[in-house]
Amino acid sequence: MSYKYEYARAALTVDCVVFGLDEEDLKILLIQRDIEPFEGRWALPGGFVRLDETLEESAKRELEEETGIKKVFLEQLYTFSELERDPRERVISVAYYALVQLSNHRVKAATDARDAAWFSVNSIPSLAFDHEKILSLAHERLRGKVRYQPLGFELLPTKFTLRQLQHLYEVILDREIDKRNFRKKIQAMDILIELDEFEQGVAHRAARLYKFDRQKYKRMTKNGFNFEI
Amino acid sequence: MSYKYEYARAALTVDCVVFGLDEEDLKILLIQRDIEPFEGRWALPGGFVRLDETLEESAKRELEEETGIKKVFLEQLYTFSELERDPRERVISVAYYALVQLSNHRVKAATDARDAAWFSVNSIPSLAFDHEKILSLAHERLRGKVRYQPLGFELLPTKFTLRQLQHLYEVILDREIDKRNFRKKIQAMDILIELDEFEQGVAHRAARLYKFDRQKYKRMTKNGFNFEI
DNA sequence: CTAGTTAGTGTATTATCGACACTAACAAAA
DNA sequence: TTTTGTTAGTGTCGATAATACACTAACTAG
Repeated sequence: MSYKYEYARAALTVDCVVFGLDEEDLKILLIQRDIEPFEGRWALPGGFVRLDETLEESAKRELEEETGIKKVFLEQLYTFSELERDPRERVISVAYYALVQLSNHRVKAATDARDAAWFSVNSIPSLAFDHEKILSLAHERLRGKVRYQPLGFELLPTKFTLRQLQHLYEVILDREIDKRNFRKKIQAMDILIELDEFEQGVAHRAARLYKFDRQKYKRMTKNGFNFEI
Repeated sequence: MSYKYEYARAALTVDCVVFGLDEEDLKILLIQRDIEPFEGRWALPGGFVRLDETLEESAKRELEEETGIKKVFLEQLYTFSELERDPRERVISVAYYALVQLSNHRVKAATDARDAAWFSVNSIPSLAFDHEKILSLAHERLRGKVRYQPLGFELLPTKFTLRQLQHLYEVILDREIDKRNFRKKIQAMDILIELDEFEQGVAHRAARLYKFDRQKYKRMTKNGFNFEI
């Protein structure tokens, strides 16, 4: 079966930049290509868009097929259209970035006969296509957006300590933050629920756990409240 | 002549949201469709992407063909992919927004047998396709971005008064700004060149003209300077 | 020369930001 | 059980930035 059109059409793909956070640093998820072009090279998960799905649905599907990840925060990043970005033919790619709780997706078994692995954003191997460019734009966007939108919580488990939250901002913004000032600011925003639970199994004083109060945040933004780190 | 592909492909278009500013308010440029679907309805300028051009080139070409506008500030907005956004077939559209000096593009003659006209963002007619959605996202993006990037200057003539500049922010941000505080803030940024020229032909004291110092702004951003209104 | 209109300027109060250091709690090791 | 090591948790003060606010100067038109 084949499809005919009066004018030439570009192929359309989606690519996903998946961010995760652990105790050391910010990581992204890459897959190893098992077909040409760039066979064996690491690349962003992604693939061709079908006609019966929106771009976002397509990104979610590819992400699940290639890495097993589902139900993630996903947002459109940019559409890349350089003429020579794919050596086979004209391919235009819509990039998305995703934020996941890395602890839930620890070791990613190869789902589709490929390998998948987490890499620190500070030591990314050479990537296929223009994926390094996509990745660097995604990283920039995350850094910019995390300061005025509470995206960060997507990278943390539901219950987290203030230390984890601060660490998140330190890693993403790549600078140290004063502990007292940070806690002052967060508490002033009043968007966390203080739990009567504490972290477990640590060899020192256990820190209190908190939850992000999504409801309250939504209500507050309607009244012109401004989240800002 | 026709083109065959193994899998079905969506058609790809670009659409442009062109902003201009005059003495009253913020305006956008619309064209009247002369073919089905939505014949006679107002719509964003745009059209099909060719295989030998990037999306940005495509947006620039369509803009010139349909409205005569060239050499504008142009930035990608978002890619729209709802399944039913075009009644004919599956069409995915990459939206751009453009900022132009309205005074240079006053009355837009119909270039392509269509009519083109400026509309106040506060009184937009019913638009074709999902163009109202695109427009409203563009407006939101402009409002957000103008506060921390000096986009506004793209909407003003090269030489402008501080009153014009303030008016720009008042119109886009939709709130009044204190004259003295505004001037204090702008002068503290030190990104304007004070000219020895004054506005002409006004029935009151003439205001001094200024130019945006693009060079200096670039140098400053490299050193971590933060533009913020 | 008078009326009308906008340009251009400073200060005082309030809110926000940023630097900074100690005690409390707990687990592990001695 | 005592000591050691590690992180949790908390407040103040000075500097800086944000805001509110009103008058005189300059020019044109009638």
